[in-house]
Amino acid sequence: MELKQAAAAPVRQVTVAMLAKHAGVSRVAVYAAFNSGKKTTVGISEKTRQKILAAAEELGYVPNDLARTLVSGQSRTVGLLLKSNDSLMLQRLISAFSHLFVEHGYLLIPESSESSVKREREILSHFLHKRVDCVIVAWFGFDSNGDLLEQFSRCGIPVINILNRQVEHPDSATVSFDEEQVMRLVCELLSRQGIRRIWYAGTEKRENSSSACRLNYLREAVKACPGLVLAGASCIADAAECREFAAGLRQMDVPPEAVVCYNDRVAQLVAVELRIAGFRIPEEIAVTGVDGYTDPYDPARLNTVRLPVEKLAEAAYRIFREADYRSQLVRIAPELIERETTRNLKQ
Amino acid sequence: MELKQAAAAPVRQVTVAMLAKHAGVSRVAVYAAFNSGKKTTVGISEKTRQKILAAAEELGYVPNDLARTLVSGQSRTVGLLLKSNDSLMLQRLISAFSHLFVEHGYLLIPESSESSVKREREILSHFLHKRVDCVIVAWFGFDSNGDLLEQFSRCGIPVINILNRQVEHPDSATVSFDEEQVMRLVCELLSRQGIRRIWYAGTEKRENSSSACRLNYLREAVKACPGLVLAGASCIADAAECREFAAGLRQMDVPPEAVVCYNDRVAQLVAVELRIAGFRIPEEIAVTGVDGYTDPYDPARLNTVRLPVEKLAEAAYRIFREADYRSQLVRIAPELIERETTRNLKQ
DNA sequence: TTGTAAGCGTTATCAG
DNA sequence: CTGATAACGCTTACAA
Repeated sequence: MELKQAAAAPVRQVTVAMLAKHAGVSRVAVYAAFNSGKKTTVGISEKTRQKILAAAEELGYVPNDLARTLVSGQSRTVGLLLKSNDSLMLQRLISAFSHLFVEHGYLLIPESSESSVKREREILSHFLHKRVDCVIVAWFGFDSNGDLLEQFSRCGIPVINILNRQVEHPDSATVSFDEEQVMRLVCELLSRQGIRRIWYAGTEKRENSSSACRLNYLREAVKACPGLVLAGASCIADAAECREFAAGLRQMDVPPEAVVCYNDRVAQLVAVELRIAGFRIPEEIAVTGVDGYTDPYDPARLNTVRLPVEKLAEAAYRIFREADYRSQLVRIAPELIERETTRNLKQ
Repeated sequence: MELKQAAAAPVRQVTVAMLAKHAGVSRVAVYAAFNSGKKTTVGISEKTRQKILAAAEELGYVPNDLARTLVSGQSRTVGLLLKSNDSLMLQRLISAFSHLFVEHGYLLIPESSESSVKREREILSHFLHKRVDCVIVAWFGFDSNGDLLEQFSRCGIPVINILNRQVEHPDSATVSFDEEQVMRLVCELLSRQGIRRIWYAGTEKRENSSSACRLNYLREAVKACPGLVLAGASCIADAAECREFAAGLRQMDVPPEAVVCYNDRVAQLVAVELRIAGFRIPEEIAVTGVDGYTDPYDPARLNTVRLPVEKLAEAAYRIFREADYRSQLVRIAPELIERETTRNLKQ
């Protein structure tokens, strides 16, 4: 197969030299024709420029970025490493980064480690060898692959952390959502609408899981809202458990007035199962989510707190552009979105 | 900022030359130490090899793939261009490709054009300049950006089409799902279970849209199944329309026994709204989807036809490895998945 | 305005 | 096993 590939590409690449010969000019002239804006280029007449461009068109000349990279030291490539890519929010995050970078002439290489340390290593090694201009990393396992980080800094490749709660490494900037504020916004909304007893629906109990952390933040936020009471918390791992959860609420003497969910995915399911269990939403029970990314085929128009990934991407991009890699934590403010799954009891 | 970056990287890269000097050997020896498997390398003693590797560790030497690329002509990079990346299926597709390629030492660069011809151009230009080893393209707009295709072939970069229904360009292989079989599997299942009157729930009416095509295939498949009748077809663009659709079925004298949906996303919503409208599923009405990618938080355990993206990715990868880029169409067979949203009426 | 020549870091070849 | 030397394609400083 190596042979086949070699045989299939006997057509030598069209180089500047070939183009120069074809157009009857020097290689520098070709370079100048393509980068007329730069100050480093020598001046050429518009006529020769047109002649060169025409020749390029004719020969099908395509500049080779790799050679360019070799001399400039910049690959105009940025690596993005996530733990997974299974939610609409992460998709939008990748898309936001991609737009920003492509717009500015960079190519984004998004990858997910899928929580495998081995895969994470492989991907980061690739980024390293390919001399990516910057690595953006979410929930990086510093313990296991920390040595690679050092390699990056040795190669002069900056690392930006995103989505982490705190700076985990000196000399590397972190951009994350202001998680404390998320639950504060939810509680303020519910409190404002006269709701008192609330319930938390998370996805996993494991200490330090994102779901458990939000529960802690919720507890804090409840304390700050006089009148609000956290009546209980459940863990919902799938649709069957959600059905049980709904049945459980049905049997309570005094069911909560609102279910605060870990994220929109859970909130959608909770809203559906509560409705099927016979609750009217939001009249009898309110539901809130977190993340704010919807699809027209979502059954409920959720009240939620939006985590604006575009702003996160912009903040990370700014750090990159300004090469401001000092140890710092940039917090992105979440935004309350009021739709149809809570209702003002005070009215 | 250019200045800052330049100032931030005065640490010259660790090159083979530096490493060779540090270890007291020649550059070729270093090369041999790193590629002991290749036949082109000269032989070195294990002792010197260890010495060199130790020195590499000490200096933090990282081989530069870009320089390697320049001489070998292979960037070990593959571009994947999709129209969008908003479904679980496409995510899995990307992930399947990424696994295959990363495993074999390539880096996948997935991008979505988001149906913008301009963005599609930008991304393809990037791929071209970066001298990607292969471009995999889904639903490419040959009309608008066809000229770029020619550039690819001129640079010796193969193009593989995926997900398209037919080969749209000579000399380029296409890998796609066998769409005709999808609806045939659905109809056979329903027919086997004694269902007679079915209804189609699509997403858009536009001629040639994927949704309209599946409806056509459904019509064909119905003809082939004696006893099966397509009682009607609806177009559902969002949750509100789905609610109306469910209400409509409720008011029918003889509602259909099954709703065949365009994909799983629609099927989930249809299942939810039918249940909320008071239908029992699958006792009173069956629901089927297409694609087979689920999430634990999906409310219904759908009967569906799985489109196996891993197999599609493998087929495309095989074409790449074997450099078998002749004009050909590889069809991937879909797989019926029986779960809980249809029920055997014959029992 | 054009040409010449020296790099960038790696690979490959050919003498020793 | 080592040393020297020539690519790969593009950039750029300097001289004509």
